[in-house]
Amino acid sequence: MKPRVRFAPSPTGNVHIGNIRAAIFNWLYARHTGGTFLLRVEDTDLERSTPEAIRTLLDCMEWLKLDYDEPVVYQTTQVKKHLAAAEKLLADGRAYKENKGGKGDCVIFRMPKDGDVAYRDLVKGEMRKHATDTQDFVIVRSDGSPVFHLANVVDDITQGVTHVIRGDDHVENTFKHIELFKALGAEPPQYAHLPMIVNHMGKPYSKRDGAAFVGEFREQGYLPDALFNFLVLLGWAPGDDREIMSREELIAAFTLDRCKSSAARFDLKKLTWMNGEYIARMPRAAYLDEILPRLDAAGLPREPLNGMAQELFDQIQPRTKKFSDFPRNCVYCFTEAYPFDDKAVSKRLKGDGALDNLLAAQAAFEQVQDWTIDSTTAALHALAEQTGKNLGAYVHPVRVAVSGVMEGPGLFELLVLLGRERVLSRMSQTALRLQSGTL
RNA sequence: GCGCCCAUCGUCUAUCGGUUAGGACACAAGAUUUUCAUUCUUGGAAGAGGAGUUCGACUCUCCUUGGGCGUGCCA
Repeated sequence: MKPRVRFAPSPTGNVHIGNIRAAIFNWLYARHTGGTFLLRVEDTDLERSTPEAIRTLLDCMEWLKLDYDEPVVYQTTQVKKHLAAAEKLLADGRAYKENKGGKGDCVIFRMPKDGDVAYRDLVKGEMRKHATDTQDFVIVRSDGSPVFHLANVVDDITQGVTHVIRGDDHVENTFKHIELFKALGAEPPQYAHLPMIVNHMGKPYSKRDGAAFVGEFREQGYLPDALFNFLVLLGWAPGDDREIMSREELIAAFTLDRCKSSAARFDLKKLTWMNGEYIARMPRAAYLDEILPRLDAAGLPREPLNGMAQELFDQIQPRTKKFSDFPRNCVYCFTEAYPFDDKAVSKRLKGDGALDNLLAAQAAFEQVQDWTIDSTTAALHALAEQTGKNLGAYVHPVRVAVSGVMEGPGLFELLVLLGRERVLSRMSQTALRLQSGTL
């Protein structure tokens, strides 16, 4: 029998990375085994499960390309089944009513009073609990609404779920759920409990941590494939040294028995590195799809000042770690009103002799008519040789003068990208501002 | 308090009794007679502690310590 797995989030308006990681593992398991991946929206909290919250959830699934194989099931449509199950348990004597705290009758499920409750967790191994360490629990509230445990189990039964892959925080519930399955005359599914993802401090995520929601990564310019790849590697590894892996490779390699059972910290720096790798490998057209709207949003033209878009992006694309770096990392190619980085100015333009060096470089460049990488390189080298200074004495002030920053493409590539006239005018503008103290 | 789970470099991880404990991120140094966000090289960096089993333990068992989860009307 082919596995049937599900992702069963309750929509709250944000999708947490721990949650989506569970979705990813379910999805990978289904795709690896040729099984079925289901999406069940546990929308019984009417306060939070707004249409927008559900929209956010579905968007998120789509963004990460987590496609599901059957129509979405909304838990609110299943309430009758939940209550019918409760009636059956009541009739079978597996549940009883009680009026606790005068709130009216609620339905309580009877846990076994002797023996063990045990199961074999696909990632954690043998799990066992003495019946005496378990307690009866509420399955229908006094207001008549089914509690999570009941709804969850009944839905899994009706959807024919064979494997429950979810977060570690559910291990305790599993003992309850297994008994519920059995009491309802159903075979309990296989369970696989994934380790938690914790914040950079190694602590559980709290509201204050931020940057823990999928939407935030999307906004910051992380690619879905990179986030997907990164998240898979939290609590799972292929066993060889591969890290950057395509969907196909991940699907082929993914097995539950290679999941770890200890919590993993979320390392943003590694995600950012991985994102940069993905960006560098993107087809140019896809890169432009990300980049152009950001130019629009920044009020910049889509075409660089001096044309040569191709050459510019050849330089910029491999240096983009996340799209929110753009266009900040190359504004100077799109507007004359490029900002000067304070540190760059003080370090490269206000140092000893920096202004003189800048002027000397300008004079040298003015002699260059055929403006190429080779000719500008030769000109600056000749100047350095003539004055006996390090090439860097000229390179650094020139770079900051024409771009405002200390990083970017190789200087001579940059000069050609900007064009002769623009370079010369920026150099003299910058020199003037330095002389007049307005920089 | 009680129950369950977890424990390898700073971080993510490999190792399924015998390895100089490997890789990646990050960091540091160097190279690319110019930047670094590219590329390359090099470096530092780990089995929480204690018993036991064994010829031999990161690996198996137990204890301690530390952390996490749960503990009748959240999911």
